[in-house]
Amino acid sequence: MALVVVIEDESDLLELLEYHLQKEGYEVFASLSTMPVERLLEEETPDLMIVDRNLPGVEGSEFVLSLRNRGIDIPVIYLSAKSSESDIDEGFLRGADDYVTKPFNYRELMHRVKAVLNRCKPQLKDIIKYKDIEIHQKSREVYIGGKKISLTKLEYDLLLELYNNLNIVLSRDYLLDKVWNNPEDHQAKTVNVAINRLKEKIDPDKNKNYIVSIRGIGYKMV
Amino acid sequence: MALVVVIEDESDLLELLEYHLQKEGYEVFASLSTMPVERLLEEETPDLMIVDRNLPGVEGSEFVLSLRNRGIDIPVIYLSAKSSESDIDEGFLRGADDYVTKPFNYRELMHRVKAVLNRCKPQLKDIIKYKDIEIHQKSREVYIGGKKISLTKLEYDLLLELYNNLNIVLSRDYLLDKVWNNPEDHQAKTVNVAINRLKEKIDPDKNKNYIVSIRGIGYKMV
DNA sequence: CTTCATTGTAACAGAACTGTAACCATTTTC
DNA sequence: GAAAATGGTTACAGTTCTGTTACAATGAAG
Repeated sequence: MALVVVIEDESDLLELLEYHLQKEGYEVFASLSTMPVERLLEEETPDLMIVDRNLPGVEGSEFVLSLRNRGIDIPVIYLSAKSSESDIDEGFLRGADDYVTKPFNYRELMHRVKAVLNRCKPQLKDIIKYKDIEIHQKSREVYIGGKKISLTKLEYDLLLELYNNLNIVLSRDYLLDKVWNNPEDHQAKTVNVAINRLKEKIDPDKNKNYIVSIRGIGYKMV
Repeated sequence: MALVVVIEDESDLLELLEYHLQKEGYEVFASLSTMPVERLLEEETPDLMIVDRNLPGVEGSEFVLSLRNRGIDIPVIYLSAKSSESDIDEGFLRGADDYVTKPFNYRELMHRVKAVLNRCKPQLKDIIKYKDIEIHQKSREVYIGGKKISLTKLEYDLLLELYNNLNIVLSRDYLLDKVWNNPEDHQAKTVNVAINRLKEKIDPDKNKNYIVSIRGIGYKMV
């Protein structure tokens, strides 16, 4: 179930929005101002925000812009009384995913909500590029400097786990847990060998040093 | 009402395109990447696609080419930042019906959209060609290097499923789910035998390697 | 009812993969 | 600078996975 945040300073309208969204089966966090949403964002990641552009204090678009600057890319639908063309363009430029002008009917809004949620479904990025490495997830192919190399399942899984924790040191126990099926049956040294087999394949000349060992701790990818 | 698909990775631009197209009365399916479109194509047949040539991951032209190979002949208008003559030629060769270079004005684009829609009457190709393989969907005939081979229903369905996921590794469980009627009644090993019977038929000399096994994962067609 | 094509299962063999252990290299500690 | 600890390298053996084949079960066609 998707979590939808609504920020609207007219309380009547806010209630109506909350009512309609709940009826559609969404979990709703309704707020009269941006501040409670700030607090919410520290703990949860909503799937969509519906924001009035004309809020007292902080303008809705300012708020969204500040979120975007912080790297928060939650989709946004703006509500606005204005409807002039130039205003809409500015709104889009400021990071909106859709735009509804008041007055609006709820059917249309719900349609747009559904559309935006569909469009912004978290999608697995198929091709990961990092430095000289390309990982094609669907085909499970790995390229180093454009040249395809062949990794075993274990090596591939290990590489992906390291990539997903870039610049974070992972202990051997952690890696055993994540990459191996039955961690209890294996000893930490097993990781050494696996790591080094992987290193040999992705960096045979040992001059790229994608994976570094942190003595006494584990390994990390940099 | 015509259904227009837009694939554009710049979300601002995507929104603007969607906005303008909707204003012209088209039903719009806007997407930041090709994947949601793949899913859409399983259920609907759009009348036109507007595709950015420079998409992250799969290049727009690659995507269109793969559709063409699958016998999907939906008209395409490319968007591109490039505008050199040679680039345009290549774009047309790869199955474009029209070509617009950024920056462009919307009036011009809408004009071209209308023109292409008028020009291209809906048609569906049922002959898939891929490498040496020809699949005639309506007659369920398969030709390898021009020579007709006879596949059982299971083999044909399996081939089509693999073809529809070109270069994507499919697990045995996935294949059981998709190709077999009652997956629960069968074991994963069953897939091995079916795959190898299919391989024997489409590549008896074992030198084409259309289907490769990915140890520990499953199979993929390349 | 018989025959044949199709498909699932089981058994086996061969190949690929991976853990272990022994040994070597490097770094740290005293 | 020597000892200890840690990590890297290598070879080998055991395990797991896949391909192949044979055979049985099923269902369709005649």
